[in-house]
Amino acid sequence: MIQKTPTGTVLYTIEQTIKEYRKICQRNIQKIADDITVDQCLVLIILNDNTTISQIDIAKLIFKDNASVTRIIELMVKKDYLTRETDELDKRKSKLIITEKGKKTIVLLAPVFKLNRKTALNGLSLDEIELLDKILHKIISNCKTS
Amino acid sequence: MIQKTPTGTVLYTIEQTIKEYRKICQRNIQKIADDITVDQCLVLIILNDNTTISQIDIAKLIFKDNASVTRIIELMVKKDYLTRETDELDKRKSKLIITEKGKKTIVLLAPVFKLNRKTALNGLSLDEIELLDKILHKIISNCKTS
DNA sequence: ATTATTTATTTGATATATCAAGTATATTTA
DNA sequence: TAAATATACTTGATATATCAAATAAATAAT
Repeated sequence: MIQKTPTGTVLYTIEQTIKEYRKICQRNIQKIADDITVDQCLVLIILNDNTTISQIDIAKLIFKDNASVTRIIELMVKKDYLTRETDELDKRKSKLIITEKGKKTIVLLAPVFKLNRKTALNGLSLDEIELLDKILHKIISNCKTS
Repeated sequence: MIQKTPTGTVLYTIEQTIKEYRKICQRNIQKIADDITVDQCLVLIILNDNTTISQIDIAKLIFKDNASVTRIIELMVKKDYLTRETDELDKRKSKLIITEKGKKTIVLLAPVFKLNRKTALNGLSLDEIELLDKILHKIISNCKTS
């Protein structure tokens, strides 16, 4: 199954790629805040841009299960990056509010995320990146409609 | 840089792609054996092709941590896909032997893996797949040397 | 208004990811 | 050959992934 041709291996290369990328992300993030993970950072940035977003929509944005998002947020509350209140308009929902610590962290994180992307995509042309994106979306659509 | 999602660039699309692919893999595998995971299947197939491989080398092949491999194998022994013996030539190592149940499963799995790949890569030309592979390896190398 | 259904989130169980520290054996060095 | 180092693997702690089942609140149907 692990063959030499890209046809047999490219899907594993995709997995390898994202793992290597997450490694440099985590490394660079830890220089700034050593009690936060890549996924927690993503949630923080999403909440910063969408203050009223629901957990379900967060899950969709970062391709995670609702259960995972619940637990990620739980830890972020514990670490004082977020506070959580019941939404009075719809009591099933939570209002997630970024704390001062969270806000400070976001300011520090922005350049790190930019650098991570720049590092990973270094030497690739815009055309190549667009093509990569196109091919990946084709694979996603193949999997979803199967 | 392509902003498909608030957080996102093509690097998140890579993550999404592998998640969708793993989903169809798991779905198709479960039709055949409902007590085995995608990762356990990979280990099984690797052991089938390399009967004397060490856990460390398995880890390298599937881009996993040694600790993860230890636990994956533990579960496979528990489920009677493998047996484990101490290697008498080097007592630090384990000899991993595929059981009858494991062998039967491999036979059933081979066409499933083929189908999974075919489904995911459907409609992509060989050129596109080779280009995808090339770009991904460039990203991996960017991350590793950073 | 009561019941049925849907929606948002949580919880439990199990698997994997990652790092660091630990154990046992093997190999190298002094 | 004893001590130092390296190797193969395990274990512990914490985070995330996934599915299924459970809550609880909102909405739709009767």
